[in-house]
Amino acid sequence: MRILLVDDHNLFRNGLKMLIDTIPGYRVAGEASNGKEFLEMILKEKYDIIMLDIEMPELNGIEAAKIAIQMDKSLKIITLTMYGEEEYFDQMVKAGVKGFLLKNSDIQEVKTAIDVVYLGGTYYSQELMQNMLKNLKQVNVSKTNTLEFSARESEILHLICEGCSNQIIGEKLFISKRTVEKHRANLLFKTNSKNTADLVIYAIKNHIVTL
Amino acid sequence: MRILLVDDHNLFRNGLKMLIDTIPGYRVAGEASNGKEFLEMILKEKYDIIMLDIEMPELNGIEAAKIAIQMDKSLKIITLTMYGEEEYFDQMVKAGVKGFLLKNSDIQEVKTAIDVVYLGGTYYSQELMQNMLKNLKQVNVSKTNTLEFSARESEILHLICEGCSNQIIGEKLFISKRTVEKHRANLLFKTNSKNTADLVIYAIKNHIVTL
DNA sequence: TTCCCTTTAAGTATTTATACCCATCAGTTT
DNA sequence: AAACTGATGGGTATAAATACTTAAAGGGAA
Repeated sequence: MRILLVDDHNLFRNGLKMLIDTIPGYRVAGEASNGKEFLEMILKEKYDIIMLDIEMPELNGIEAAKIAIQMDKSLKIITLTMYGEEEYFDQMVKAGVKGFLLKNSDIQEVKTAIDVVYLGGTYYSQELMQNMLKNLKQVNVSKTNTLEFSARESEILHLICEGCSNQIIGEKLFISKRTVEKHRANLLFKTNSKNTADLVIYAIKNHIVTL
Repeated sequence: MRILLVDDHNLFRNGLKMLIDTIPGYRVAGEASNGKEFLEMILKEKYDIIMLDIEMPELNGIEAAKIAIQMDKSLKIITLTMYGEEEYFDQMVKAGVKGFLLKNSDIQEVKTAIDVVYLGGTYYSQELMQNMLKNLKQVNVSKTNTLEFSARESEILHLICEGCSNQIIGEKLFISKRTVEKHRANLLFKTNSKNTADLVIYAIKNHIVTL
């Protein structure tokens, strides 16, 4: 079993690696410390299971998962989450993530989750599900308030928030400036924004980009 | 060396325990998953070093450290922190914490910190200090180099972040659109931004506007 | 008072962004 | 097979933002 760990905290990653490596037949075959690194790594090599953190610099787990699964639907991703990140649950499930584990789990539960997901199933932390049922109302609110972006749109939204003009974005993505304009118009429409400032604020409020 | 780990995430705690236990002469002699548990444990038993997380349920690391050190000033506590928690640094130092480590550290740095603190010194993560100095510099620059905004500029920056165009801003403030353009150009220059997106990000990062 | 800075505003030009229209192509879904 | 969606990009047009210039009025400081 070859596992890829994606988390920005070295200590956590190294610790989890030791825990996993002690299980016979399970091996951490790769590590990444943010979403971008993760995407690069899965392009180069295949992994049986990916354990993915949510909050990370550069590119967060949600966006990374969306892009990754769009590239390869057979990816088996288990999300690692902390209390208070339940709001991302539905986004991740929609993206095609196969498991959801609290960082509060013990190594036995991690092993169970890996096994289940490896065999093609899904595993959602018991504790997390109970917690979510408590906060069901909040989840519903955030469901209606969060929009779906295509991978391309997310990509462009990020670049906009980095201060890139349509021209520059086009050059970076090897597409026409006109296409960028079109995507941008769609973003404005979807987010109900009048202009760039509105759009940037939206992206930050909805945790689509990180400061 | 008997170490007490305090962190609410089982996986992180277990992982760090494994990492520490592999160092000859170092042993995790106790674990607690929140501030209250931690306080109970140090009443019952003595530990050489305490590694303390900040964000925890029941009682967080800051409050717990204050209480603990008030009870026993000889306690040797090293705080474990994530990026973005630098704001707690001075509170923790004031409370009497002896070390500050990023969860991004490697096990070698953890060992160094433990050694230094055990011998009666203090250890503050290099990376953390650099990060704090950067923020300090920014504050200083903004104070000394007149990177402050005039009242009018602030007013206009706020309206920009609400998605207003120059035209609209002019109408709201009863001034010419051209004047707004001028202020806006000054804002771009002062903040070293290329465009609106840049400017909005700057405003949010520097807490000039609130979301 | 003189000097500096802010605020005000206009001239001129270029670059970007926004708003519609349209079409093609590749996938997916139904 | 037909319908739908996302990504691509062209046409045309206007609105908005950016760049660089000048300049006048008023307040506060040296």
